[in-house]
Amino acid sequence: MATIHDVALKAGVSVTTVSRVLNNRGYISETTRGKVYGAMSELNYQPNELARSLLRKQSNLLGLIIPDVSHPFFAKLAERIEYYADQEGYKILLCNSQMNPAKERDYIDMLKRSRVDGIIMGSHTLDIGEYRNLHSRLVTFDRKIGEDIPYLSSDNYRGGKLATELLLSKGCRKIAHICGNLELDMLSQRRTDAFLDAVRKAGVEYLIVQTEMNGLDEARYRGLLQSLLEAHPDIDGIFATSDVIAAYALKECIRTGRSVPEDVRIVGYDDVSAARWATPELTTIRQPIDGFGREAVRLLRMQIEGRPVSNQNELAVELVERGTT
Amino acid sequence: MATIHDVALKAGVSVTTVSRVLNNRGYISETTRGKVYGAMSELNYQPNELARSLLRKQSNLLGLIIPDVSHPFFAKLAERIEYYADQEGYKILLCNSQMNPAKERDYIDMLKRSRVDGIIMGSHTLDIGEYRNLHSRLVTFDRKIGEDIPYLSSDNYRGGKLATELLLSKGCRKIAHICGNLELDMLSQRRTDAFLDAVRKAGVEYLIVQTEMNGLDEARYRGLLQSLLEAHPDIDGIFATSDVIAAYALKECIRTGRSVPEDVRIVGYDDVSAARWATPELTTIRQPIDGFGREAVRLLRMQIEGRPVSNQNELAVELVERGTT
DNA sequence: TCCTTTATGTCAAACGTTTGACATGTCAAA
DNA sequence: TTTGACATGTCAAACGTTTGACATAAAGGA
Repeated sequence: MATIHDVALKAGVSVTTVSRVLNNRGYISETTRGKVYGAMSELNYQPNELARSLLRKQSNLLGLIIPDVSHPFFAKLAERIEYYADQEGYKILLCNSQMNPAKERDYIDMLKRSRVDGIIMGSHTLDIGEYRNLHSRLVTFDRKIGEDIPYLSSDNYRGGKLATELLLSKGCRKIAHICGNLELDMLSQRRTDAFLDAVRKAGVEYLIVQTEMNGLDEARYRGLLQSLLEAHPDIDGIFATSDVIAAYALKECIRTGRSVPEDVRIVGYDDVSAARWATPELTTIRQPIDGFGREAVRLLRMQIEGRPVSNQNELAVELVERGTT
Repeated sequence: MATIHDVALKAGVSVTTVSRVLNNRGYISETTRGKVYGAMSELNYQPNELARSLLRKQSNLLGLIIPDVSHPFFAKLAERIEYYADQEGYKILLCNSQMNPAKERDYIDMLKRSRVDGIIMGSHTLDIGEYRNLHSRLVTFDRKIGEDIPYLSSDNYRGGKLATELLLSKGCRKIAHICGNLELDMLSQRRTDAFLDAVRKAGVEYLIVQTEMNGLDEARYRGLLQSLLEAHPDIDGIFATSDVIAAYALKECIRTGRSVPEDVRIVGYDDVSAARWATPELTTIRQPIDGFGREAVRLLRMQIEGRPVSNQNELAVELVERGTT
């Protein structure tokens, strides 16, 4: 690979001059600029960002740690984050923690060694303390780890409330709520809180089912839904904490001869595009994934630039009513 | 951030000694090793990979360019690639080209500036020539760029043949094939070749529909399927080039009162997990996504290590029969 | 006693770039 | 004629690490 020295040699100028052209500093005549650009394209020169980063103490790298990029929600989130990162000149290092604490720790160390300018934590399997003394610029998703660490989430309580009240308003009398692992202390628990408040207030029967400890194992969803509907054949409403789970719920209803939404009404969460692949299409709570991506990058950029950021960032959710209610 | 000098100071040894501990070279006594490790953990030291990479001329970074990580196929592919990359000590820089040639070019330049050790090209919107004089280590997906550039694909012809013959064997007499943009010169065209061979040999009616130029726009799929089934109400078989398209086909059939598989049989492609969310579950051609990931990383590693690699790498596909046939 | 092995140190160069300090021009305006 | 803006150059240090050359010294065996 050509270096700045090669460019200088070929253009017949000094290295300093090339650097000045490259960084738009100092006085440069148009003719010199032309010669330099000419030499650069002739040599196919690409400045070595490793050397630049080393000197500038800034890599323009952002680390993204999520449970699994093949989960539709995180896939879309990753796509949006990468989109905005690219717009602002950042690059994304992708890490799938698989909800494995050891892997998560290793990834964090790797990102530190790589001198990323910031980390977006979409996976949280470690204790709050470990994140606290990380001393990296952080943005977290759906988890509050400290007063000084900005988090990003949506209005989970409102989402839970909208979903549950929709089911209630449609006349559901026995509603099941399928949520993630409540021990992980995520803000998405507010959905469950809202669910509980609503069903108790309405005085209807309800159930809460937690999915696996280690997250997103789809194989389990089927069995879980099957035994749920077997044990409680009179369930007439399901509020699932993701569209993927809702899709499995829908499947299981159809398989067992229940019609949706007549016999059972279903509300999902996220509004990933898969929600529209189902028949009937899933009613769901739309998470502002694009907004998440934009804000995550912005919050990191602000920190990198040493500007103050707000630590609590809750975006709005929206009920999207489709065919399953 | 602590440097190797700080560690040396705290441990009371020389920088060289610390480096020797870090890289396991030369003689080191156990006591010294202990002191060094102690100092490192006390200072929370993480060696600066930028500096290392600069010196070693090896970044352990791999670039991954795909159209869109939120598409289920590429999401899974990205996850698998990242998994194997991590196992072999590589990190993944994620790039979504959105099938935009300008973006793709920019990403390639960015990756070169970042001195990635190799690039995995899952998006191909540029002319072959541009990839040729790239002079980076490459692995491409589903596109042959040159004799000296390894590509990775599955047995597309066999996939197309399996899918079409299944439909024929079930008695379909008018089969539509929905494929990607045939002008892009991808190896996935072999699926279409196989389809044509099979339907012609069987002497049944057939149609070929290309999706949009700019790839994966789901909004279009619905309209496309709708007009297809309206214009040809007697279609009794559909072979779609992705499960996402197949899911939309299934939806449209159900919406228009056709029963699947009785009236229309559908075969998808990829076998992403979404294929099992549909009801009935999609019959599909399974692509070896895990194998793709493993091989992509291996092919790059071999090149990086200067070892010879085979340039043609075709993995096997498999017919997965489920509910839509 | 001498040689080897083990253990550690010093020193300097290298990776590719940026940046500041400073020198040396040319050219035009005051 | 002087001044200042413009244009370019030289030189060296810095970023954090690795590595080779070389020195030193203790411990152990022959």
